[in-house]
Amino acid sequence: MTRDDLAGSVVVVARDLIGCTIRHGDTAGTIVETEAYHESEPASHAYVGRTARSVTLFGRPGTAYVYFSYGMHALLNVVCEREGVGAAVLIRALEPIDGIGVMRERRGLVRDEDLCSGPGKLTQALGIGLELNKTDLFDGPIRLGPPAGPRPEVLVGTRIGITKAPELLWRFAAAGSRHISRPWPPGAREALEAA
DNA sequence: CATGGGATTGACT
DNA sequence: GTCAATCCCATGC
Repeated sequence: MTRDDLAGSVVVVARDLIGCTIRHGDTAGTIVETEAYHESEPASHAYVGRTARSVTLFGRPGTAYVYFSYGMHALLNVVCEREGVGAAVLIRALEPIDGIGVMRERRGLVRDEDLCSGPGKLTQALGIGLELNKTDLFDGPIRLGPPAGPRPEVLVGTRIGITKAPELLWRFAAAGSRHISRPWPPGAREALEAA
């Protein structure tokens, strides 16, 4: 997963990020769930154009967009598409790889499948806060890495927790993972490619 | 300057 | 299943 890869279509990138890794300090995990957001649809923060918050989304692909949600959670996104286009992939869940002990301390939990099974949970587990907004994912404190093993089969479904453009099939997850944020809804389609 | 919504989570019925 | 916590940010007056 190179910076050039991230410059492509945000929906394709969201699917291709499944299986890649995120590392911060001694903690790391495999991406098992993502969602795509693009300036052309109203659920995206970039839909309203460039504002103090959304300006990050229009920046260089491979930049981290970290924003504050519901007064208590930092959510991590990977900025995608070419510079000037507002688009990003929300990282919704990880399967823990390294630093599980630290994650348990930060989360106050024991079960591995609860440590990073949500966009707010994984930032807490990895110690990712708003101060990391606009940092570079190839040359910064948070590192995006290539898949460690073979690509998993990828499921496709509709995005979670939004009220606008709910029909888009822009949510992706590793098939069979026990570390995703919410059970896959009945009737969701299954992606054919694993590549 | 005041207001209201939100890409969530955890606790509770 | 429902709901409150909590605060940044976008919008409107």
